[in-house]
Amino acid sequence: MNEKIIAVAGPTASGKSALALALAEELGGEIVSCDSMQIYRRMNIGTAKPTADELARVPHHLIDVCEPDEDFSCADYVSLATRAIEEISSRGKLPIVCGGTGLYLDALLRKNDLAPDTVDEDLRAELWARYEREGADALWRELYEIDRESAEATHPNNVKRVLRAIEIYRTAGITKTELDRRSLEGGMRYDACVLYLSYENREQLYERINARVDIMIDDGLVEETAALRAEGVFEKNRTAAQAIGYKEILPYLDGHVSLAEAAEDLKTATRRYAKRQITWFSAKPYARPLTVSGETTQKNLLKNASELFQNF
RNA sequence: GGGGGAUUUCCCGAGCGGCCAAAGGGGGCAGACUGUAAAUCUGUUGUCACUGACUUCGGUGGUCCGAAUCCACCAUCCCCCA
Repeated sequence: MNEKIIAVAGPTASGKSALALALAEELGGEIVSCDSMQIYRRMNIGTAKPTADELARVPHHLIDVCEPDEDFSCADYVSLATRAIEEISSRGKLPIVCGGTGLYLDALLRKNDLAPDTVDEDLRAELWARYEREGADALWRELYEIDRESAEATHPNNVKRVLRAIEIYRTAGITKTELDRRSLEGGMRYDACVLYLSYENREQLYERINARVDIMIDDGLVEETAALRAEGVFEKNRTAAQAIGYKEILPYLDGHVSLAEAAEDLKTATRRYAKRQITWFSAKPYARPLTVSGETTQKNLLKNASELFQNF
């Protein structure tokens, strides 16, 4: 039997962290973060990282595991997270995966250890140069030649995805379609009870987002952004530089917009991100919704979650 | 007080007599996504009984077969002269 774990997913600002914390305290668990940005050190306020206080209450894993200028991939995440989960289980504790990075969660949950290493930075650069020279359609046509099925499933304009599919074929020697098919056969890695926070009323979530952004700014998001910029984090164009929260503050630091405008932009970007997460999680067959309505209290959310887990 | 410019669909902004329900961008809504993912991309966005009809381009009234586009007056805003 696979290890039993619980996962708390959902859009940003939905209350995942608080719920995971409460579950950890109730069930004797430890938290394994599943967040592509909280892995970076010194990116605290903008990523809504758990506070020192919260970190002290329950052990957290996969937070602050690398420097903002380091590359960190989904593969890295899976290897660190699987190790952390194994270690937590071995101590008789319940691993509680918590976070909103859908791709990471998907990769973690799905067992495909046999997947070959298919990342090739040089090849990416080469294909990207080709795209800039010949255009998106040329790249797409190449994919169509080698893997018709994935080409048809990917819009030609989605250059990153088209490029990735070609990369898989060139490095692994099998098509993306084939690789995906095999990974599906691998089944699930854990006996995971995956819950995702689903807001009955979208406005309610959006209000939480707006409020959280205001708090971030009060807490010093501007200063944090300035400090990260001084480090050169945003020039490197790595994953960390893509984080919502900083790229909206930068124009303010440069005097292009007022702080109020920057805050508005940040709220908008966060809401849009939340929508993408909602779309992602609601399409995942393994994720079961944990409904939040206007009347839901922290207490009965915890009760519902642990009931779902007990009956799992 | 005199002269000039502006007013477009949720926002910004094109349009300057028919091909305009009106480019483009933003936002909204919906969706895709298997090792770059807080990324990337797609569709849609006046109303309806929707291969057509109806109501829109500050307001009112004109000109014209036909107006967001031309004219007159009114309203609001901006600039220049006084």
